[in-house]
Amino acid sequence: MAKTNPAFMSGVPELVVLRLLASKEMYGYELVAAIKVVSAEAISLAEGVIYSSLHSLESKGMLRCRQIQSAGRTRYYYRATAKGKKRLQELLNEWDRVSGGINAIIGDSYA
Amino acid sequence: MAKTNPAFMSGVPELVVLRLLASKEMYGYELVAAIKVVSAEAISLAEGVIYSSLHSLESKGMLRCRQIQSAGRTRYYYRATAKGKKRLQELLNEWDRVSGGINAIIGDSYA
DNA sequence: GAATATACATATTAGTTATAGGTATGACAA
DNA sequence: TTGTCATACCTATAACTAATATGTATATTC
Repeated sequence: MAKTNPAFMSGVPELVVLRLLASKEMYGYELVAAIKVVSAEAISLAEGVIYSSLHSLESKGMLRCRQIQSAGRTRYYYRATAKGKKRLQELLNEWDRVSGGINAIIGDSYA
Repeated sequence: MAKTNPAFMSGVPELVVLRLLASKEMYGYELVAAIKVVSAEAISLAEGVIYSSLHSLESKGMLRCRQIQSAGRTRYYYRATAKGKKRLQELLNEWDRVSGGINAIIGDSYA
């Protein structure tokens, strides 16, 4: 059976996670808040989405994780690996291409 | 059971279809080609996606359809209704909001 | 008369993401 | 000291969209 391609606008949570973790090491809970803040509330991804995404990306070698104890509490800090940054670049290219296409359609009166 | 919200970047095919049919009456096959052309091949939605979308939007009163005979062949021309245009406006707002949020994250070094 | 382009249709599959749970600690207030 | 709230993590399931496969039929072109 031929494998179905992902929906053409999906993968955005992956893009967002990789983008932020390429710049700054963060732990999950912090990342959830950062997405809201940086996007000015435009994007809100629940913890469930982010934690699954982090585990999945780590298992694919896109992220590396280290445990840090802080005030008796354990935090798992993630950052993008070289592989993750390469994947990020692909996703950024995809985003440019597709969002450009959508903007072209939106802008075009086709009159 | 609580209804799940659609994925935050979904609804783009709907946006594209409504946008084009708000400007110009078209039949399905023509629409499929128009999407490719106007987006410079960045977006390619298969016939299956477009025809289902057309039927679904029509059933919701977002599109109106009329049958036209052309060279012994039947074509179903669609255009956006007032309701469809209202929905389009919502989707355009959503697109601006969400794509803006993504661009903010992409652009922000968070350094 | 065979192949290709046009034109429409829909059921199924696949994949992502949303949601709904769950555990556990620290801080602060009543 | 008890209760509540914020922090911090985790996972299984549900829901939804869109991709794919597949089908019909006519017109055109070679």
